[in-house]
Parts: sequence; structure tokens; C-alpha cells
Amino acid sequence: MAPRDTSKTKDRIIQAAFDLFYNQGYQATTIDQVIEKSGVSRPTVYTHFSTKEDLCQAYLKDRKAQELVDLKAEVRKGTTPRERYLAVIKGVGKALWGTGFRGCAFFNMISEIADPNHPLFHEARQYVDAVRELIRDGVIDLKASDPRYGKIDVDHVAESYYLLVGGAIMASQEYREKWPVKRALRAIEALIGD
Amino acid sequence: MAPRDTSKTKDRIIQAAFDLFYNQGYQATTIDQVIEKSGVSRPTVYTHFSTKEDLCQAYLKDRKAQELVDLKAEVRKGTTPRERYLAVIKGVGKALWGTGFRGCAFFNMISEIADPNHPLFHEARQYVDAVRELIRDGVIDLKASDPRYGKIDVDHVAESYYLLVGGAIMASQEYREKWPVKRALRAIEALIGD
DNA sequence: GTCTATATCTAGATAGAC
DNA sequence: GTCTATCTAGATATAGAC
Repeated sequence: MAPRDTSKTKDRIIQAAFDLFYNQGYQATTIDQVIEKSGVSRPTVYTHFSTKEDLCQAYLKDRKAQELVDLKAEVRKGTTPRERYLAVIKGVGKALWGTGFRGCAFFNMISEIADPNHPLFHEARQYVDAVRELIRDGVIDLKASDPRYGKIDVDHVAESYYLLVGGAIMASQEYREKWPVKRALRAIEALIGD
Repeated sequence: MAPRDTSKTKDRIIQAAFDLFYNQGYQATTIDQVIEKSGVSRPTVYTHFSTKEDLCQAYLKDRKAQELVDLKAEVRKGTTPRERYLAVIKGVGKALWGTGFRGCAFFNMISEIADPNHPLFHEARQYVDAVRELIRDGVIDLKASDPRYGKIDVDHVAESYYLLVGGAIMASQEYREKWPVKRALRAIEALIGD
């Protein structure tokens, strides 16, 4: 029998890891589960990824890229500076509702990995940095778009926005309900005086 | 040799669990570590607690009680309704700065335990409920204290407050810095028009 | 009530054949 | 490149003595 196409095999492994690491957490997920879900054998996993940690890092990189693409697409869909400003919380909300309220993969990673010098911790924080920057860009654009928004304190609005997003993610996970995102949206509107 | 005083032994075990579960997480902590840290033997752990999960539940109950006592003390220290309103975020900030920024034990628990029907998940959410109620009480008292605050939307302020606290906790954990709590404090002041 | 010693199980990682 | 079978370490929980 001819060997399977390599890239597809690797993708299947990552896809299995994607679901398992996200839904169960890093430590609660075993390589055996990855094997079963991907339909690939044990040594095959270890030819593509040297360790479980290595596989997790690949998963996080993948997820980070994917979520940021989605979030930026949500921003681009906005037709006004205000809509683009609100796009991040709306995009986060949509993402959460589609995933059974397991919250943010990167927050969960940081909760699991106590050591801030751990590579997986670093990987997760890069995502957080990117989201904060996306929020900040929206605030800056909004401020420049209209004299009405000229008095916005960019630091204050951007960082409060980020805190509200983070709180809404955690609260969604705690309660498995939609109100935290709705509430955050209202509070984020209020930040700019709406 | 006379047997050790039981309650002190049990307390030593819980104290060891307290530090380890909080700083390393539930799954990353082993019974061996609890044994070493408490200076107690393995079977002794299992005479006081039937399983690791049972020990963790005892730890969470302890921690929940202790943190709520601290938080309520912080509220009582406030001499005006406004100070008492701000007490929760200030109390949370103090607690975080004293613990090496490992964040909220209960948030971390919820991140680790994916299943919302798990007993440990339940235990953690009870803490969250209690904090939300404490915040809400402060808002209600503030509103009643002065006509100036009469127009406060209790639901909106209380829930936004909670989201800001949650976001500040997560951001502190991500960055190991104090700005998230300071920012949350300012945003929480702004919620009531200050 | 507490200990030393051990059973048992699980999970990460590897050897060697095809 | 992929597989079956196995090694090894480490973790939870227990048996039996003092």
C-alpha cells in the first residue's frame, strides 16, 4: 500500500489536537485520544511532533492564526468606524457561541500553565497582544474619524475594552450564557459615550 | 510515640494543597507533592481525604470562605458608600498582588475542568456567584445613598463591574503587572459617573 | 492515627518490521 | 511514512504493621 500523503496526515493530527486540547484542556488530553480521533498510529504522531508539548505548540499557532483571521475579517465587514470599533467584541461573541462556551483557548492555556516562562504561556500571550492591538487600532481610527470622538482617551478606552472582553469571555465560560457578551457590548458602547 | 493531633494533621494537608493547587493547578499537582510539602505520609492523606478530587474540593471550600471573608472585611473598612462600592476591585487587587499573579483560583479551576457538571466546577462557580452578589449589594447601597446616584442602572453597573474585575484578573495573570487592576478601578469609577 | 512498602494503572515515548 | 508491540516513568490508591 502506498504511503499516505504526508501533509494530510499531519493535518489530521493537528485537527484532532485542535478539538481535544480546546475542549478538554492540555493536560487532560492524552496522546491516545489524539491517536483515536485522528485515526493515525502512535509512532506517526511522534514522527510529525517530537513531544506532546510540541504538538500543542503547533495547535496554538494554528488556532492563533485562524482566530485572528476571523477577527480581522469581522473588522473589515464594518462599514463605519464605530462598527469597526465594535467588531472585536462582536467577533469574540460569535466565536464563543459556536464552541459550547469553553471560553478562550489562550486564557485556558495560561490558566493551566502556571509558569510565565513556559513556551506555551508565551504562545498564548502573543494572541492576547494581537487582540489588544486590534482593539487599540479600532479606537484610534474611531477617534480620528469624527471631532465628536476627539476627546477619547485612547489608552483608557482601549484597555477598558480589553478588560471587558476578557471578563465577558470568562463569565460566558462560567455561566454558559450569552448575557456577558451582550453586557460587554453595551459597556463598550458606553466607553465612547454612546 | 503519641499520635499527632488529628485536626492539625488535616490542616497541614489542606495547607499544602492550598499552596500547590493554587500555584500549579489541580492536574499538575500530585499527591506526592502534597505528601512532601505537608510532611505527612501517603496513607494519612487518604485517611483524611478519600481521593485527590475530594482533597481539592476541601481546598476550594476553604479558599472560598477565606477569600470572601477578606473581601467582606475590605467592604466593611470603607467609610462611605462610594468606598464600599469600590472595595471589591481594591480587595481583589490586593489579593492578586500578594500571590505572584497566579490569578483567581476559581477561574483557573473552571479553565482546567471543562465539564460544567463536574463538582469542582460547581464549587468554583459558587465563589463567582458570591462575588457578583457582593458587587451588586454595593451598587444598590450606593444608589440608595444619594439622589445623585439615583439614576444608576443597577444591573448594568453591577454586571459591567463584574466583567471588569474578571478581565483585570485575567490580564494580571497574563502580564504579571498591576495596570489591569488600576485600569479596572478607573473604569469602575466611571460606571457611576466619577 | 500514622507509617513503610507495594499494587495497579495510565500515559508519554521508542524499537523494529513493512 | 506508517504500523504493531513494548518500554518506562510516574501517579493514584491500598495492605498490613505499629
